[in-house]
Amino acid sequence: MPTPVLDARKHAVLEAIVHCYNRTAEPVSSQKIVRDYDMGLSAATLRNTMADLEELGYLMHPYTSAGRVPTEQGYRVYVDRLMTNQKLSQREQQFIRDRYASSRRDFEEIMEQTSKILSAISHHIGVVLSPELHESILHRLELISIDSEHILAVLLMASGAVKNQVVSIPKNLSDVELYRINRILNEKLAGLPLKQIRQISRDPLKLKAVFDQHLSPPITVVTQKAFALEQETHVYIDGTSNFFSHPEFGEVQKIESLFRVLEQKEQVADLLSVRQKSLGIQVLIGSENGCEGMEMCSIVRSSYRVHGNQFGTIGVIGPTRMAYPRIVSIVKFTSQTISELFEESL
Amino acid sequence: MPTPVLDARKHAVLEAIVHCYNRTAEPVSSQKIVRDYDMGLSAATLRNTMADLEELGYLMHPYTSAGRVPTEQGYRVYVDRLMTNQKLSQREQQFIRDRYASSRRDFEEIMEQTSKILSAISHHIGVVLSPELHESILHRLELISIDSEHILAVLLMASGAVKNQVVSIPKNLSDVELYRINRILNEKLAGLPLKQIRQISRDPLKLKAVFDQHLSPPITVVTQKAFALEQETHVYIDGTSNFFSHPEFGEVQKIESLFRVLEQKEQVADLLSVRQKSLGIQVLIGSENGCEGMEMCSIVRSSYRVHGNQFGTIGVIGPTRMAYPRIVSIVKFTSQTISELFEESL
DNA sequence: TGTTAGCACTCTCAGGCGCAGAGTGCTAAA
DNA sequence: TTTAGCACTCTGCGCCTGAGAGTGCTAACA
Repeated sequence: MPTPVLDARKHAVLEAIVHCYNRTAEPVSSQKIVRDYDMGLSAATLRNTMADLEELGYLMHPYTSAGRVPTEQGYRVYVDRLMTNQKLSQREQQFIRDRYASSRRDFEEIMEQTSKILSAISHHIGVVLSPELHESILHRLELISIDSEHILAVLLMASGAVKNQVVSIPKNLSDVELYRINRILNEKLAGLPLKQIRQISRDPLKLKAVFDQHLSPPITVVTQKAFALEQETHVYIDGTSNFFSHPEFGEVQKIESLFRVLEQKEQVADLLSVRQKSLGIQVLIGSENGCEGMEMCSIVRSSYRVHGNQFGTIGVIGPTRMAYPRIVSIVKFTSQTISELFEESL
Repeated sequence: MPTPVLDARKHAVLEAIVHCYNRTAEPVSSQKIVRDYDMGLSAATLRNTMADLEELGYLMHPYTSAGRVPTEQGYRVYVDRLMTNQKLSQREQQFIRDRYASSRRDFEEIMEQTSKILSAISHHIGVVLSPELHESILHRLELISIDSEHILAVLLMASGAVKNQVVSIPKNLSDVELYRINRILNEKLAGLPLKQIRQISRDPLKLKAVFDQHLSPPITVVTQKAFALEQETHVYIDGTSNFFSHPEFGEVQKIESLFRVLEQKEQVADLLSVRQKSLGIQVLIGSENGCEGMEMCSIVRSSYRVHGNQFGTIGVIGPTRMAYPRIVSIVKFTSQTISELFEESL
């Protein structure tokens, strides 16, 4: 259904109510708008407009004689059409850059730091999804002997990520042989995306085609096991306790349902993962996220580019009543900064 | 001060009250004890005994005419002298073993799994501190070239732990040279505890003594940087949302202060870390943990042995009103199991 | 026709009151 | 030493009430 077009006054009133409600967390009365926003209208007129907006589904009444509160639909209109894109202040931009600068340049550290930055600056929950390794390109593979039955495969990805995988080998491989296998694997597989390497490892024909006369049982085993990482994406969460300061989460059950979701990392990963991979911002308002227990939360998310075709996601989870322009600008700037950070390090 | 010795009746009454309060979370009345525990005494007599126990500081009154609640001191006596050591049921022992068996045998996985097991079986918060690497013995070091300015140092510890460290090298090292350094470092440093390696790396005289004529600027740099890991111990926490089901945490502020502590991993690490390294159980009751915001929580902790002189800690954090015998048996069995697990894998 | 002032109406919220219930402490008897 | 009985105390709940906030409606006004 096409959203009806609102006239200028309705726009202005809706915007004022969203703005006011975001600040106070209390239903907004017509009086309040007259006092705080210079609209040149009386309370009575505002009440008429507010009644119209309510009929359109953009506002609601907690009870007969309370002020108005924006509905999810109201927030939707606000986010899509009303709010003005705000730029992060120089001070805040600098804050983010400083935080990155002071951290080690190692992959995990950047991920962790990002979730901390997001939560610190937004005062909400900061979430970071590490990129799916599937698309990631293997820079180099190193095999290290642990004992007679195990070797450690160290996967150096082009993005700078490092993954360790213990591989149990059936036959006792000599150091010389291991070194030889290592060399062949690098020769044949380095530079390929993990996705492709996995396809190769699963298909005997492809294995034969790639390794040719070098193909041997140990190579098959190592190729199959070294690249089969269990935990594909890691979830970094910070700032959960920020939720306690929001008055709408004053009752335990409301915060409980949220925390039960946050404890399940897979669920958070689903919540954040973006379908189309672009640097564009996405805003999910309230129950739009489709997650039970998170009806009162909104999510602002964006993907970031790590390397080539490889994307991760960052996001902020806050109450539906959040300062959208500000949070959007934070997520946008951070995803850009982190993308640049990975660009540099290549 | 020596704790006064309690006669048999006082013991029995205190134990009954602790037991009853742990089940109901409500002040225990004399009536309740008459009904639920067959002590062969009337309510009036129990009231006298309870008044005595209160005077001794083991019980308290929320208000004049409510039932009794154990004080921290009361719990202390209960834990130290009254409670009978309970053994984990066969079914629960099997549950724990199964969970370990189904997980990969990799170090991180074991740590993570342990915190999950602890919380799942205790219904409280499970915490695991990875062992301090300081005491850990270097099994092998592998240097991998990333680009002209960086190498990756892979530290294989004797415990099975693997640590990666990116080292920036000032001079462009050839592959041959890197290989040579790698060989020398392994020759000289493998088998030594990290602690000792760090002492060597900081002291030019010791460096000279160890490496002799092989000592070169690149070796000094790599030795200094590769072993200077930032994050010594990792903290694994699971089951935080279990706290929502406890009636004493029905108000947000109480749960808030707890969660604010839990978000600070360093603080949790301090809370858990055990001074004397032994497999003995330690119980901290209520404010004994000395942590602001955790006055209503008790901690049951124990260290586990990973390898040689190297210890980590596991623990359960729950409300002061927890089933101590059960939790103690859980922590005890888990720490033994995890120690055996590492024993085997060597 | 759109805007505004006025007013009656509605609903919340905080405080006060009273009452039932639970549990104690004390006293006196067994 | 134990127990029965009883007065006393404190909580928790429901109820009521009054103040306050905010609306919707109506009638007057530009």
